[in-house]
Amino acid sequence: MDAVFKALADESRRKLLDQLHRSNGQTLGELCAHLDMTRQAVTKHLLLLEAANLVAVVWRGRKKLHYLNPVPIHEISERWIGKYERLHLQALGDLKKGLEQHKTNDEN
Amino acid sequence: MDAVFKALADESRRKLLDQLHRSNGQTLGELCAHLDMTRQAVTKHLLLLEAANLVAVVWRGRKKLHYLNPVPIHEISERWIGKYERLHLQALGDLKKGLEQHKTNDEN
DNA sequence: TTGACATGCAACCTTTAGGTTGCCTATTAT
DNA sequence: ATAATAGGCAACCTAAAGGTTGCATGTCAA
Repeated sequence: MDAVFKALADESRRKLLDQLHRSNGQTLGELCAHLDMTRQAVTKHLLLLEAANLVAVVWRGRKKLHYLNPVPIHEISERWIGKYERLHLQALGDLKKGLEQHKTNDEN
Repeated sequence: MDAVFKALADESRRKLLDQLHRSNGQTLGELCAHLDMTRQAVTKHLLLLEAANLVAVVWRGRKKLHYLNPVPIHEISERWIGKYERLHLQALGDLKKGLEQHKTNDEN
């Protein structure tokens, strides 16, 4: 899971994921077009995304096609974010409860 | 939002958040007890978490109390993860549809 | 079959991240 | 008043991250 968090920490890599979200199965060259850095730099970012299992690769001749894998993001959301999400909702609930108490009981 | 992703990228910082999730409002010293590094290192991590607005701080005398703020995590979940979550559900849906077609139409 | 295209590999550089050590300051308790 | 406690500040170190350049390789198209 650490690899996924690390992979998501970089703006360029998030842009790559967004790019694949817009149009899945793009080649390295196509993905490069949207980032202001050399092809080799993009390659490195994509290798990290592959290592985190966020991107899967299929070779077709000399072309390397990249596909988004949403599963790791889903897992993070389930096992990690969900916990804090519940806390957030609870905080909102407490706030609401507090406000309602205010309505019926002004000395608080 | 970048600051939040970066803050979450480090295992020690995630542990700090988990620690606060277990027991909110801990002092620096208390938080240090759970990590195998110097107080100063922990301070740096906490400063990053504060910068990302994931942790809020209240001074009480010489004690620095740390409180978890789940809002940024919620925002990430809403504006970023949700998008890929939907993709994931859609993929599952497509898979399910495919299986059902298999049941009724075996030549696929 | 040869040139252009798509990508890989490896060495290198610079900045940042994570951590340590040493010392200083402010608050609390005796 | 003073000693112990809780924490801040700043310099420093090392490793890793992000990026570049140069050259090599495999595939396609004329």
